[in-house]
Amino acid sequence: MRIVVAECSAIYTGRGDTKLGKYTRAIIIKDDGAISIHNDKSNKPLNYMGKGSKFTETVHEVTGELVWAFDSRKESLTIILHNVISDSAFELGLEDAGLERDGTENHLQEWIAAHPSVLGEGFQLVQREYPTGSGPVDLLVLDENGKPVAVEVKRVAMLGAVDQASRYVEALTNTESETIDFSEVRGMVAALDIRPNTVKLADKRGIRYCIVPSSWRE
Amino acid sequence: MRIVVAECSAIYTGRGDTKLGKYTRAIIIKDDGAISIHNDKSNKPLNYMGKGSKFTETVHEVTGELVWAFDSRKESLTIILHNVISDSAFELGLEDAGLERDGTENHLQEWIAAHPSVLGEGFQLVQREYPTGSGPVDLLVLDENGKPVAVEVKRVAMLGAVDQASRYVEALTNTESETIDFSEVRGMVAALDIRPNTVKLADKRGIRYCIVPSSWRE
DNA sequence: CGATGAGTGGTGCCT
DNA sequence: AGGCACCGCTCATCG
Repeated sequence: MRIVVAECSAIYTGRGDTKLGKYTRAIIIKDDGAISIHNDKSNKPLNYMGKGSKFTETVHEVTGELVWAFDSRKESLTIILHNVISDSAFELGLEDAGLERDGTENHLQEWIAAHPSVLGEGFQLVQREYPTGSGPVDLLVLDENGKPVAVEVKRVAMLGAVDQASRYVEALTNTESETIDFSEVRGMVAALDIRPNTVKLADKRGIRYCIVPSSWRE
Repeated sequence: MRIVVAECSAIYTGRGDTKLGKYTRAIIIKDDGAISIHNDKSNKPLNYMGKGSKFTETVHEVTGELVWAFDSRKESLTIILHNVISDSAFELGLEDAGLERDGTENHLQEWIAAHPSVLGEGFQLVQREYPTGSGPVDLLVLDENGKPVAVEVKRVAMLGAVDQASRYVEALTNTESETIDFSEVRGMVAALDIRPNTVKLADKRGIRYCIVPSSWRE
Protein backbone atom coordinates (compact mmCIF):
# COMPACT_ATOMS: atom_id res chain seq x y z
CA MET A 1 0.00 0.00 0.00
CA ARG A 2 1.38 3.32 -1.10
CA ILE A 3 0.16 6.57 0.37
CA VAL A 4 0.92 9.82 -1.38
CA VAL A 5 -0.07 13.11 0.21
CA ALA A 6 -0.11 15.82 -2.40
CA GLU A 7 -1.76 18.95 -3.62
CA CYS A 8 -3.65 17.55 -6.58
CA SER A 9 -6.49 17.88 -9.07
CA ALA A 10 -8.41 15.09 -10.76
CA ILE A 11 -10.76 14.41 -13.62
CA TYR A 12 -12.88 11.30 -13.96
CA THR A 13 -14.90 10.22 -16.96
CA GLY A 14 -16.85 7.02 -17.22
CA ARG A 15 -20.16 6.17 -15.66
CA GLY A 16 -20.45 9.87 -14.92
CA ASP A 17 -18.12 12.82 -15.10
CA THR A 18 -16.47 14.52 -12.14
CA LYS A 19 -13.91 17.20 -11.53
CA LEU A 20 -11.81 17.73 -8.43
CA GLY A 21 -10.22 21.12 -7.82
CA LYS A 22 -6.71 21.80 -6.53
CA TYR A 23 -6.33 20.86 -2.88
CA THR A 24 -4.19 18.76 -0.56
CA ARG A 25 -5.41 15.19 -0.36
CA ALA A 26 -4.22 11.64 0.29
CA ILE A 27 -3.90 9.25 -2.64
CA ILE A 28 -4.00 5.58 -1.67
CA ILE A 29 -2.74 2.94 -4.06
CA LYS A 30 -3.30 -0.63 -2.98
CA ASP A 31 -1.28 -3.65 -3.99
CA ASP A 32 -4.12 -5.04 -6.09
CA GLY A 33 -4.15 -1.84 -8.17
CA ALA A 34 -7.15 -0.15 -6.59
CA ILE A 35 -6.68 3.58 -6.16
CA SER A 36 -8.60 6.22 -4.27
CA ILE A 37 -8.32 9.93 -3.47
CA HIS A 38 -9.32 11.05 0.01
CA ASN A 39 -9.81 14.38 1.71
CA ASP A 40 -10.08 14.65 5.49
CA LYS A 41 -13.83 14.03 5.64
CA SER A 42 -15.94 10.84 5.71
CA ASN A 43 -14.99 7.32 4.76
CA LYS A 44 -15.78 7.44 1.09
CA PRO A 45 -13.08 8.45 -1.39
CA LEU A 46 -13.71 11.45 -3.62
CA ASN A 47 -12.46 9.65 -6.70
CA TYR A 48 -11.43 6.06 -7.14
CA MET A 49 -10.75 3.30 -9.60
CA GLY A 50 -11.03 -0.41 -9.04
CA LYS A 51 -8.22 -2.88 -9.57
CA GLY A 52 -7.20 -3.72 -13.10
CA SER A 53 -6.77 -0.28 -14.57
CA LYS A 54 -3.73 0.59 -16.67
CA PHE A 55 -1.43 3.08 -15.01
CA THR A 56 0.72 5.54 -16.93
CA GLU A 57 2.83 8.31 -15.46
CA THR A 58 3.76 11.30 -17.56
CA VAL A 59 5.22 14.73 -16.95
CA HIS A 60 3.24 17.76 -18.02
CA GLU A 61 5.16 19.44 -20.85
CA VAL A 62 4.61 22.98 -19.67
CA THR A 63 4.33 22.86 -15.90
CA GLY A 64 6.56 19.86 -15.29
CA GLU A 65 3.97 18.41 -12.91
CA LEU A 66 3.43 14.67 -12.62
CA VAL A 67 0.27 13.38 -14.31
CA TRP A 68 -1.07 9.98 -13.35
CA ALA A 69 -3.57 8.30 -15.62
CA PHE A 70 -5.58 5.22 -14.70
CA ASP A 71 -7.51 3.75 -17.62
CA SER A 72 -9.82 0.80 -17.79
CA ARG A 73 -12.19 -0.34 -20.48
CA LYS A 74 -14.90 2.24 -19.90
CA GLU A 75 -13.46 4.65 -17.38
CA SER A 76 -10.49 6.86 -16.84
CA LEU A 77 -9.14 8.82 -13.93
CA THR A 78 -6.45 11.46 -14.37
CA ILE A 79 -4.67 12.98 -11.41
CA ILE A 80 -2.39 15.99 -11.61
CA LEU A 81 0.10 16.18 -8.78
CA HIS A 82 0.86 19.85 -8.24
CA ASN A 83 2.99 19.31 -5.20
CA VAL A 84 3.92 16.06 -3.49
CA ILE A 85 4.18 16.43 0.27
CA SER A 86 4.75 12.86 1.33
CA ASP A 87 5.14 9.47 -0.33
CA SER A 88 5.35 6.30 1.72
CA ALA A 89 4.73 2.59 1.26
CA PHE A 90 3.76 -0.23 3.61
CA GLU A 91 3.83 -3.97 3.18
CA LEU A 92 0.54 -5.35 4.45
CA GLY A 93 0.43 -8.72 2.74
CA LEU A 94 -2.33 -10.14 0.59
CA GLU A 95 -3.49 -13.16 2.58
CA ASP A 96 -5.91 -11.27 4.79
CA ALA A 97 -8.83 -13.59 5.51
CA GLY A 98 -11.10 -10.55 5.48
CA LEU A 99 -14.36 -9.94 7.21
CA GLU A 100 -16.55 -12.53 8.87
CA ARG A 101 -20.17 -11.42 8.87
CA ASP A 102 -23.00 -12.53 11.07
CA GLY A 103 -26.63 -11.56 11.31
CA THR A 104 -27.00 -10.79 7.60
CA GLU A 105 -30.27 -11.00 5.76
CA ASN A 106 -29.18 -14.37 4.51
CA HIS A 107 -28.81 -15.68 8.07
CA LEU A 108 -32.20 -14.24 8.92
CA GLN A 109 -33.69 -15.95 5.88
CA GLU A 110 -32.17 -19.29 6.97
CA TRP A 111 -33.52 -18.85 10.44
CA ILE A 112 -37.05 -18.06 9.32
CA ALA A 113 -36.93 -21.01 6.93
CA ALA A 114 -36.14 -23.20 9.94
CA HIS A 115 -38.81 -21.52 12.10
CA PRO A 116 -41.71 -20.76 9.70
CA SER A 117 -44.20 -20.53 12.56
CA VAL A 118 -42.94 -17.01 13.37
CA LEU A 119 -44.73 -15.96 10.19
CA GLY A 120 -47.99 -17.32 11.55
CA GLU A 121 -49.59 -20.33 13.20
CA GLY A 122 -49.33 -23.41 11.03
CA PHE A 123 -47.14 -21.85 8.33
CA GLN A 124 -44.92 -24.29 6.46
CA LEU A 125 -41.88 -23.79 4.31
CA VAL A 126 -42.04 -24.81 0.66
CA GLN A 127 -38.73 -23.46 -0.63
CA ARG A 128 -36.13 -20.74 -0.22
CA GLU A 129 -35.28 -18.56 -3.23
CA TYR A 130 -38.33 -19.78 -5.11
CA PRO A 131 -38.14 -18.63 -8.73
CA THR A 132 -40.76 -16.24 -10.07
CA GLY A 133 -40.93 -14.50 -13.39
CA SER A 134 -39.51 -11.44 -11.66
CA GLY A 135 -36.54 -12.83 -9.78
CA PRO A 136 -36.50 -15.39 -6.95
CA VAL A 137 -38.61 -14.67 -3.87
CA ASP A 138 -36.82 -15.13 -0.54
CA LEU A 139 -39.26 -17.68 0.87
CA LEU A 140 -42.29 -19.47 -0.46
CA VAL A 141 -44.47 -20.79 2.37
CA LEU A 142 -47.96 -22.19 2.86
CA ASP A 143 -50.26 -20.49 5.35
CA GLU A 144 -52.56 -22.21 7.84
CA ASN A 145 -55.05 -22.90 5.03
CA GLY A 146 -52.42 -24.30 2.68
CA LYS A 147 -52.48 -21.17 0.50
CA PRO A 148 -49.13 -19.99 -0.89
CA VAL A 149 -47.48 -16.87 0.52
CA ALA A 150 -44.47 -15.12 -1.04
CA VAL A 151 -42.28 -13.76 1.73
CA GLU A 152 -39.74 -10.99 1.28
CA VAL A 153 -37.18 -10.99 4.12
CA LYS A 154 -35.43 -7.82 5.23
CA ARG A 155 -33.49 -6.72 8.27
CA VAL A 156 -35.08 -3.30 7.97
CA ALA A 157 -38.14 -3.12 5.71
CA MET A 158 -38.83 0.08 3.81
CA LEU A 159 -41.07 0.92 0.88
CA GLY A 160 -38.99 -1.07 -1.58
CA ALA A 161 -39.63 -4.28 0.38
CA VAL A 162 -43.38 -3.94 -0.17
CA ASP A 163 -42.71 -3.21 -3.84
CA GLN A 164 -40.70 -6.41 -4.11
CA ALA A 165 -43.38 -8.49 -2.39
CA SER A 166 -46.01 -6.97 -4.68
CA ARG A 167 -43.92 -7.79 -7.73
CA TYR A 168 -43.51 -11.43 -6.69
CA VAL A 169 -47.25 -11.80 -6.07
CA GLU A 170 -47.90 -10.23 -9.45
CA ALA A 171 -45.48 -12.64 -11.11
CA LEU A 172 -46.76 -15.74 -9.31
CA THR A 173 -50.47 -15.13 -9.82
CA ASN A 174 -51.48 -17.07 -12.94
CA THR A 175 -48.34 -19.18 -12.64
CA GLU A 176 -48.95 -22.79 -13.58
CA SER A 177 -47.71 -25.35 -11.10
CA GLU A 178 -48.47 -29.02 -10.58
CA THR A 179 -48.19 -28.88 -6.84
CA ILE A 180 -49.28 -25.39 -5.83
CA ASP A 181 -52.36 -23.36 -6.68
CA PHE A 182 -51.06 -19.83 -7.16
CA SER A 183 -54.41 -18.27 -8.03
CA GLU A 184 -54.72 -16.93 -4.49
CA VAL A 185 -51.06 -16.31 -3.70
CA ARG A 186 -50.44 -13.49 -1.25
CA GLY A 187 -47.45 -11.43 -0.25
CA MET A 188 -45.71 -10.88 3.06
CA VAL A 189 -42.81 -8.88 4.43
CA ALA A 190 -40.85 -10.39 7.33
CA ALA A 191 -38.34 -8.10 9.03
CA LEU A 192 -36.67 -7.22 12.30
CA ASP A 193 -37.91 -3.67 11.85
CA ILE A 194 -40.68 -2.25 9.68
CA ARG A 195 -41.08 1.50 9.24
CA PRO A 196 -44.54 3.02 9.86
CA ASN A 197 -44.92 4.27 6.28
CA THR A 198 -44.00 0.82 5.08
CA VAL A 199 -46.72 -0.72 7.21
CA LYS A 200 -49.22 1.72 5.71
CA LEU A 201 -48.22 0.82 2.18
CA ALA A 202 -48.34 -2.90 2.98
CA ASP A 203 -51.86 -2.55 4.38
CA LYS A 204 -52.98 -0.68 1.31
CA ARG A 205 -51.56 -3.34 -0.99
CA GLY A 206 -52.90 -6.27 1.03
CA ILE A 207 -49.37 -7.38 1.82
CA ARG A 208 -49.07 -8.96 5.25
CA TYR A 209 -46.11 -8.33 7.48
CA CYS A 210 -44.40 -9.98 10.40
CA ILE A 211 -41.89 -8.56 12.85
CA VAL A 212 -39.24 -11.11 13.76
CA PRO A 213 -38.19 -10.80 17.43
CA SER A 214 -34.77 -9.23 17.76
CA SER A 215 -33.72 -12.19 19.87
CA TRP A 216 -33.94 -14.49 16.85
CA ARG A 217 -30.27 -15.45 16.92
CA GLU A 218 -30.51 -17.13 20.30
CA MET B 1 -5.56 12.57 8.81
CA ARG B 2 -3.80 9.97 10.87
CA ILE B 3 -2.65 6.69 9.37
CA VAL B 4 -1.69 3.83 11.63
CA VAL B 5 -0.28 0.65 10.16
CA ALA B 6 -0.59 -2.15 12.65
CA GLU B 7 -1.23 -5.79 13.18
CA CYS B 8 -4.76 -5.64 14.51
CA SER B 9 -8.06 -7.38 15.13
CA ALA B 10 -11.51 -5.84 15.17
CA ILE B 11 -15.04 -6.52 16.30
CA TYR B 12 -18.08 -4.62 15.12
CA THR B 13 -21.61 -4.83 16.46
CA GLY B 14 -24.50 -2.77 15.24
CA ARG B 15 -26.49 -3.17 12.05
CA GLY B 16 -24.90 -6.58 11.79
CA ASP B 17 -21.95 -8.23 13.45
CA THR B 18 -18.49 -8.70 12.03
CA LYS B 19 -15.18 -10.04 13.16
CA LEU B 20 -11.75 -9.31 11.75
CA GLY B 21 -8.88 -11.68 12.50
CA LYS B 22 -5.32 -10.73 13.36
CA TYR B 23 -3.48 -9.26 10.37
CA THR B 24 -1.50 -6.22 9.30
CA ARG B 25 -3.76 -3.42 8.09
CA ALA B 26 -3.93 0.34 7.74
CA ILE B 27 -6.20 2.29 10.06
CA ILE B 28 -7.24 5.69 8.75
CA ILE B 29 -8.60 8.30 11.12
CA LYS B 30 -9.86 11.46 9.48
CA ASP B 31 -10.11 14.89 11.05
CA ASP B 32 -13.91 14.77 11.12
CA GLY B 33 -13.76 11.60 13.24
CA ALA B 34 -14.50 9.06 10.52
CA ILE B 35 -12.42 5.91 10.85
CA SER B 36 -11.80 2.97 8.54
CA ILE B 37 -9.70 -0.19 8.48
CA HIS B 38 -8.13 -1.20 5.18
CA ASN B 39 -6.27 -4.21 3.90
CA ASP B 40 -4.35 -4.11 0.64
CA LYS B 41 -7.33 -5.00 -1.57
CA SER B 42 -10.11 -2.91 -3.14
CA ASN B 43 -11.29 0.56 -2.23
CA LYS B 44 -13.81 -0.40 0.39
CA PRO B 45 -12.75 -0.51 4.02
CA LEU B 46 -13.19 -3.76 5.94
CA ASN B 47 -14.59 -1.96 8.96
CA TYR B 48 -15.48 1.66 9.43
CA MET B 49 -17.36 4.11 11.56
CA GLY B 50 -18.78 7.46 10.51
CA LYS B 51 -17.97 10.76 12.14
CA GLY B 52 -19.44 11.46 15.54
CA SER B 53 -18.50 8.30 17.39
CA LYS B 54 -16.98 8.48 20.86
CA PHE B 55 -13.37 7.35 21.01
CA THR B 56 -11.79 5.76 24.05
CA GLU B 57 -8.34 4.25 24.28
CA THR B 58 -7.55 1.65 26.90
CA VAL B 59 -4.75 -0.81 27.57
CA HIS B 60 -5.58 -4.50 27.78
CA GLU B 61 -4.97 -5.58 31.37
CA VAL B 62 -3.33 -8.86 30.53
CA THR B 63 -1.58 -8.40 27.22
CA GLY B 64 -0.81 -4.71 27.51
CA GLU B 65 -2.07 -4.15 23.98
CA LEU B 66 -3.81 -0.94 22.99
CA VAL B 67 -7.59 -1.22 22.57
CA TRP B 68 -9.45 1.43 20.63
CA ALA B 69 -13.20 1.69 21.02
CA PHE B 70 -15.44 3.78 18.80
CA ASP B 71 -19.01 3.98 20.04
CA SER B 72 -22.06 5.69 18.63
CA ARG B 73 -25.68 5.39 19.58
CA LYS B 74 -26.39 2.11 17.87
CA GLU B 75 -23.03 0.79 16.84
CA SER B 76 -19.61 0.05 18.21
CA LEU B 77 -16.27 -0.83 16.72
CA THR B 78 -13.42 -2.19 18.82
CA ILE B 79 -9.90 -2.48 17.47
CA ILE B 80 -7.10 -4.33 19.20
CA LEU B 81 -3.66 -3.15 18.19
CA HIS B 82 -1.34 -6.12 18.57
CA ASN B 83 1.66 -4.43 17.08
CA VAL B 84 1.96 -0.89 15.75
CA ILE B 85 4.29 -0.67 12.75
CA SER B 86 3.83 2.95 11.74
CA ASP B 87 1.89 5.96 12.95
CA SER B 88 1.87 9.16 10.94
CA ALA B 89 -0.33 12.25 10.59
CA PHE B 90 -0.92 14.69 7.74
CA GLU B 91 -2.55 18.07 7.70
CA LEU B 92 -4.89 18.18 4.72
CA GLY B 93 -7.23 21.02 5.69
CA LEU B 94 -10.98 20.96 5.87
CA GLU B 95 -11.99 23.48 3.20
CA ASP B 96 -11.88 21.07 0.30
CA ALA B 97 -14.58 22.10 -2.16
CA GLY B 98 -15.06 18.42 -2.91
CA LEU B 99 -16.34 16.76 -6.02
CA GLU B 100 -18.12 18.48 -8.88
CA ARG B 101 -20.40 16.05 -10.65
CA ASP B 102 -21.82 16.24 -14.12
CA GLY B 103 -24.34 14.11 -15.94
CA THR B 104 -26.12 13.08 -12.75
CA GLU B 105 -29.74 12.06 -12.56
CA ASN B 106 -30.49 15.54 -11.29
CA HIS B 107 -28.99 17.11 -14.42
CA LEU B 108 -30.96 14.68 -16.55
CA GLN B 109 -34.11 15.62 -14.66
CA GLU B 110 -33.42 19.32 -15.28
CA TRP B 111 -32.82 18.70 -18.94
CA ILE B 112 -36.01 16.71 -19.43
CA ALA B 113 -37.92 19.40 -17.54
CA ALA B 114 -36.59 21.91 -20.09
CA HIS B 115 -37.30 19.57 -23.03
CA PRO B 116 -40.55 17.77 -22.12
CA SER B 117 -41.25 16.91 -25.74
CA VAL B 118 -38.72 14.05 -25.55
CA LEU B 119 -41.30 12.30 -23.41
CA GLY B 120 -43.84 12.58 -26.20
CA GLU B 121 -45.36 15.01 -28.69
CA GLY B 122 -47.12 17.86 -26.93
CA PHE B 123 -46.02 16.94 -23.41
CA GLN B 124 -45.82 19.85 -20.99
CA LEU B 125 -44.08 20.22 -17.64
CA VAL B 126 -46.20 20.90 -14.58
CA GLN B 127 -43.61 20.63 -11.83
CA ARG B 128 -40.39 18.94 -10.76
CA GLU B 129 -40.34 16.98 -7.51
CA TYR B 130 -44.12 17.01 -7.31
CA PRO B 131 -45.20 15.76 -3.87
CA THR B 132 -47.24 12.56 -3.63
CA GLY B 133 -48.31 10.68 -0.56
CA SER B 134 -45.37 8.34 -1.19
CA GLY B 135 -42.48 10.72 -1.70
CA PRO B 136 -42.03 13.35 -4.43
CA VAL B 137 -42.19 12.20 -8.04
CA ASP B 138 -39.32 13.43 -10.24
CA LEU B 139 -41.52 15.10 -12.83
CA LEU B 140 -45.22 15.74 -13.18
CA VAL B 141 -46.17 16.43 -16.80
CA LEU B 142 -49.30 16.64 -18.93
CA ASP B 143 -49.54 14.46 -22.01
CA GLU B 144 -50.86 15.47 -25.42
CA ASN B 145 -54.43 15.14 -24.11
CA GLY B 146 -53.76 17.17 -20.98
CA LYS B 147 -53.80 14.09 -18.77
CA PRO B 148 -51.27 13.99 -15.91
CA VAL B 149 -48.27 11.66 -16.12
CA ALA B 150 -45.92 10.90 -13.20
CA VAL B 151 -42.39 10.49 -14.57
CA GLU B 152 -39.60 8.66 -12.77
CA VAL B 153 -36.20 9.69 -14.16
CA LYS B 154 -33.21 7.33 -14.05
CA ARG B 155 -29.87 7.13 -15.79
CA VAL B 156 -30.27 3.37 -15.93
CA ALA B 157 -33.78 2.06 -15.24
CA MET B 158 -34.21 -1.31 -13.57
CA LEU B 159 -37.16 -3.01 -11.92
CA GLY B 160 -37.18 -0.62 -8.98
CA ALA B 161 -37.83 2.33 -11.30
CA VAL B 162 -41.09 0.76 -12.45
CA ASP B 163 -41.98 0.05 -8.83
CA GLN B 164 -41.41 3.70 -7.98
CA ALA B 165 -43.52 4.92 -10.90
CA SER B 166 -46.28 2.49 -9.90
CA ARG B 167 -46.18 3.73 -6.33
CA TYR B 168 -46.51 7.36 -7.41
CA VAL B 169 -49.46 6.55 -9.67
CA GLU B 170 -51.04 4.64 -6.81
CA ALA B 171 -50.53 7.60 -4.47
CA LEU B 172 -51.76 10.23 -6.95
CA THR B 173 -54.89 8.40 -8.10
CA ASN B 174 -57.76 9.71 -5.98
CA THR B 175 -55.68 12.74 -5.04
CA GLU B 176 -57.77 15.88 -4.82
CA SER B 177 -56.41 18.86 -6.71
CA GLU B 178 -57.97 22.11 -7.85
CA THR B 179 -55.98 22.31 -11.05
CA ILE B 180 -55.34 18.70 -12.10
CA ASP B 181 -57.63 15.76 -12.52
CA PHE B 182 -55.66 12.81 -11.17
CA SER B 183 -58.35 10.20 -11.77
CA GLU B 184 -56.58 9.05 -14.92
CA VAL B 185 -52.98 9.72 -13.92
CA ARG B 186 -50.47 7.41 -15.56
CA GLY B 187 -46.86 6.49 -14.90
CA MET B 188 -43.75 6.75 -17.02
CA VAL B 189 -40.07 5.90 -16.75
CA ALA B 190 -37.59 8.14 -18.58
CA ALA B 191 -34.03 6.91 -18.76
CA LEU B 192 -30.87 6.80 -20.84
CA ASP B 193 -30.98 3.01 -20.63
CA ILE B 194 -33.81 0.64 -19.79
CA ARG B 195 -33.17 -3.04 -19.20
CA PRO B 196 -35.26 -5.59 -21.15
CA ASN B 197 -36.88 -7.07 -18.03
CA THR B 198 -37.74 -3.58 -16.93
CA VAL B 199 -39.49 -2.88 -20.23
CA LYS B 200 -41.48 -6.10 -19.80
CA LEU B 201 -42.57 -5.13 -16.31
CA ALA B 202 -43.47 -1.61 -17.43
CA ASP B 203 -45.62 -2.98 -20.25
CA LYS B 204 -47.39 -5.32 -17.87
CA ARG B 205 -48.09 -2.50 -15.42
CA GLY B 206 -49.20 -0.02 -18.07
CA ILE B 207 -46.25 2.20 -17.26
CA ARG B 208 -44.94 4.00 -20.31
CA TYR B 209 -41.26 4.51 -20.90
CA CYS B 210 -39.03 6.80 -22.88
CA ILE B 211 -35.38 6.42 -23.80
CA VAL B 212 -33.55 9.73 -23.67
CA PRO B 213 -30.92 10.02 -26.43
CA SER B 214 -27.41 9.66 -25.04
CA SER B 215 -26.52 12.95 -26.74
CA TRP B 216 -28.80 14.85 -24.36
CA ARG B 217 -26.01 16.93 -22.84
CA GLU B 218 -25.20 18.64 -26.13
C1' DC C 1 -33.92 12.79 14.36
C1' DG C 2 -36.34 9.72 10.91
C1' DA C 3 -37.59 9.14 5.97
C1' DT C 4 -36.44 8.77 1.36
C1' DG C 5 -33.64 8.09 -2.73
C1' DA C 6 -29.09 8.80 -5.51
C1' DG C 7 -24.54 6.74 -6.38
C1' DT C 8 -18.73 6.40 -10.94
C1' DG C 9 -22.64 3.10 -5.44
C1' DG C 10 -19.61 -1.97 -4.42
C1' DT C 11 -19.99 -6.86 -4.22
C1' DG C 12 -21.54 -11.50 -4.81
C1' DC C 13 -24.57 -14.85 -7.08
C1' DC C 14 -26.74 -16.71 -10.87
C1' DT C 15 -28.04 -17.02 -15.77
C1' DA D 1 -20.47 -10.80 -19.38
C1' DG D 2 -25.09 -9.05 -18.03
C1' DG D 3 -29.00 -9.06 -14.85
C1' DC D 4 -30.39 -8.69 -10.32
C1' DA D 5 -30.63 -7.92 -5.31
C1' DC D 6 -28.02 -7.24 -0.86
C1' DC D 7 -25.01 -4.19 1.90
C1' DG D 8 -22.99 -2.67 8.87
C1' DC D 9 -24.14 0.15 1.89
C1' DT D 10 -22.57 5.86 2.42
C1' DC D 11 -24.24 10.23 1.62
C1' DA D 12 -27.17 14.33 0.89
C1' DT D 13 -31.62 16.34 1.46
C1' DC D 14 -35.86 17.32 3.26
C1' DG D 15 -39.55 17.04 6.60
